Amino acid sequence: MAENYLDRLNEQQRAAVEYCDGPQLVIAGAGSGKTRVLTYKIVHLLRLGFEPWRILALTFTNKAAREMRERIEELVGRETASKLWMGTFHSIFARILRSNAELIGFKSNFTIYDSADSKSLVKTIVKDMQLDEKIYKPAAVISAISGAKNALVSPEDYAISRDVIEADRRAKRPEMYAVYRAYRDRCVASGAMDFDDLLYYTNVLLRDNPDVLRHYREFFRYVLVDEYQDTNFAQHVIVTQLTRESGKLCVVGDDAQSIYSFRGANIRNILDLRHTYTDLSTFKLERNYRSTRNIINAAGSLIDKNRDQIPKQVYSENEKGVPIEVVKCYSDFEEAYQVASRVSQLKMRSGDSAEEFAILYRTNAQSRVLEEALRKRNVPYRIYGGLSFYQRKEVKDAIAYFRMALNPDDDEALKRIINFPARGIGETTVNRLVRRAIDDNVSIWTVIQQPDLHPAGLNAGTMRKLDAFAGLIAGFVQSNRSGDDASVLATEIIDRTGLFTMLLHDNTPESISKQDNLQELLNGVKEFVETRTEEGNSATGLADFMAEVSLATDQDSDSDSDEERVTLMTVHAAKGLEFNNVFVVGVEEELFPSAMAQDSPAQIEEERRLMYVAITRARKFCMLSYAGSRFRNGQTVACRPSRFLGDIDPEFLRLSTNDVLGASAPKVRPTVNYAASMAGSARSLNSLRSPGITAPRPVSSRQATTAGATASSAAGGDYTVHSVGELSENMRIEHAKFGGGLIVKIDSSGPDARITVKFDSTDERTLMLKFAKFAIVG
DNA sequence: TGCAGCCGACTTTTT
DNA sequence: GTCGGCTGCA
Repeated sequence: MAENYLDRLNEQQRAAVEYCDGPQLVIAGAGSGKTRVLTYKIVHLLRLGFEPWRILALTFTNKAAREMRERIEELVGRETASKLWMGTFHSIFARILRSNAELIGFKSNFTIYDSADSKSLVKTIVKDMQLDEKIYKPAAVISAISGAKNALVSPEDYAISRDVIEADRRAKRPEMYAVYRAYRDRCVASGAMDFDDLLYYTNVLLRDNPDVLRHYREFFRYVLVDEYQDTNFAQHVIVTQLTRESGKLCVVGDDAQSIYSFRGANIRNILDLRHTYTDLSTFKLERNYRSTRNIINAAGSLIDKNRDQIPKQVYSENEKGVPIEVVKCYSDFEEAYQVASRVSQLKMRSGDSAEEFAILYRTNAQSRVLEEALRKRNVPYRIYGGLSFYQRKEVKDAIAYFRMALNPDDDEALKRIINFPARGIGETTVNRLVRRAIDDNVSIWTVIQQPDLHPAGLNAGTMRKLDAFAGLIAGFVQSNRSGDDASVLATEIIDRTGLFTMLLHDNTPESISKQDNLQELLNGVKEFVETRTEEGNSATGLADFMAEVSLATDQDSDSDSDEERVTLMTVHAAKGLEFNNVFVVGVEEELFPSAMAQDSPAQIEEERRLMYVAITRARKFCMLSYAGSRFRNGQTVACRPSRFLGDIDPEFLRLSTNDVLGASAPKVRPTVNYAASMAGSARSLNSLRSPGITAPRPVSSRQATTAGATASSAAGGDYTVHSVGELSENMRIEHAKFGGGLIVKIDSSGPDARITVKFDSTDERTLMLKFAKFAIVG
């Protein structure tokens, strides 16, 4: 274990790490070493003798969990770190729910519905109840149901809650309670939980089973939570349930970075802790290590305009740095050019790699013009957001079959693939099946399996087709039960369903890309099985693979692409990241702050926090740009600069402008260096004027740039299995997944020879020789 | 049943 | 502008 780890902390951080006597709230300003405190705190707890499997650390993203685990690995070794209960709220509680599923009326193989499944189910229900689909819009219904679950309100409670019913009536949605109830019933019949259910049912489990609650209260000796400002009520209650008695709780958060209230996050959860834990100790981390003084002061002056916040003074003792640049452009096109040219200019001048540049926007739709401009300047970029690998149609289809193999009651998966590839089971048939399933409160699969008990009024021909389909699925279920590993089963499924073969018929680029994606999925499954096998982990079934995948997002993909790229993402997605150079585009009224936020001060404050997050991503340089006009929803609209520009103390800004139209000066007072920045902008303005250049789009930039999940498996080729005789200690090898490393130990004593390798990228790993594929490099 | 073409919606979104 | 869903025709 790392010695003197406490010396690597400043006074405030160290105090927060060392305090383990009771409930603790750490208010951590942007860039103040929040993750550092959490990781060192966990190391400290281990040092104090806490067993790793009795420490629970909760995050919001897989990425945050992974990064924290890696940092802890470096300090205490892989072995110990792997025993920690560390992960997202959803993945940890999915795990707990699977082991207690029967207590809440589920089976342990329950499916996790993603947002698309939820939406599709809502549509089915609204249609079945013959409600107006214009009024019961999926988004509105989902947000009502989600809100109820986050508040721990069951359909039964919902139906008798006078305020809620009254609100629904006013919104002309009096049947909402019934939709919620039907939604819950369908999920139960399908053996499925949506994301909110994972938290909701955890609460139900702990509430209705005192012995289970007692068990976990005693089992988890210390609970740590990251980003507490983002917790919703359901999460807050779970955390307090687990720790109210012991008080062994450490939560870290920054109210100034709360940007997810639209999803139910509530800053009040932080303030509430004071009431729940009367002996709560509060620590503040106010020294920022990330950014220049200018950036921190500018961001501070902005966030000061919010009334609703916990008082704190974030400061930086780094160099003063350059002012934040504010750039006015005519149009979104010109803005994109400005940014692209500034990026390549600054890249040359500063010597920063492309990885150190980020372009942040409020909405995903803004990325298009930026992509085009970057492409023309040959600046390599990577877009985060958009369709993730697992959301592509062909991948979802395959995954739906995987889901059926694990849980054939999964209605949403069944509806997706019952007639894909086409097998003559049409809409009418499906509607009849669905109707019977809803009426009898069973899954569609049950209706198909037991036509005598659940007659759906189908003719003999249709029944035959259904039988054939059921036989196919039953075969997969059987293969899974008999213990086929994920790779074997996945291959069998893709094969026998003809998902791949049907794509071979045409050679359009789309079809080829689909083939690639399916292949990639299979490679991913194979890699999963191989990695686990190499490590001697026997959990290699399809269920194990799906457990990882169903809560994975594209944010998680490793970005080990060979080329360095500029990052494009929404501000939301950028939270928790940092870059030397940050460009925030579209800093305009109706966009940032969003048009949807105009009517309530609370929402404007959230938008302001969002801007605060955007600016504080920057270490050295930050530029804010806005345009006079912008192409939105198919038409050009006039734009005004954002009020947030006026919220920042002009002392920390430098205005630059291409104000050729001479219109609408920003609210910000022009200050220093006006002329100098004019000169710079005029140049790029000229390049903008060259008429009608449009570069062809590459085959699919999104696909090429987002499918990080595809990454490592392609290299394949020369990685093979080796025998003991070929190897010696200190030999250098290269592994397909872990990269270069040095063999530190060869153990051929047992039946299965193993080698221990110290990889450059990660810690030591033990691999089983008969499975591990690698190349000897010297 | 399956595809082509038209119409209309459209913030953010850790899981 | 682009995606997705619906309609209408073969």
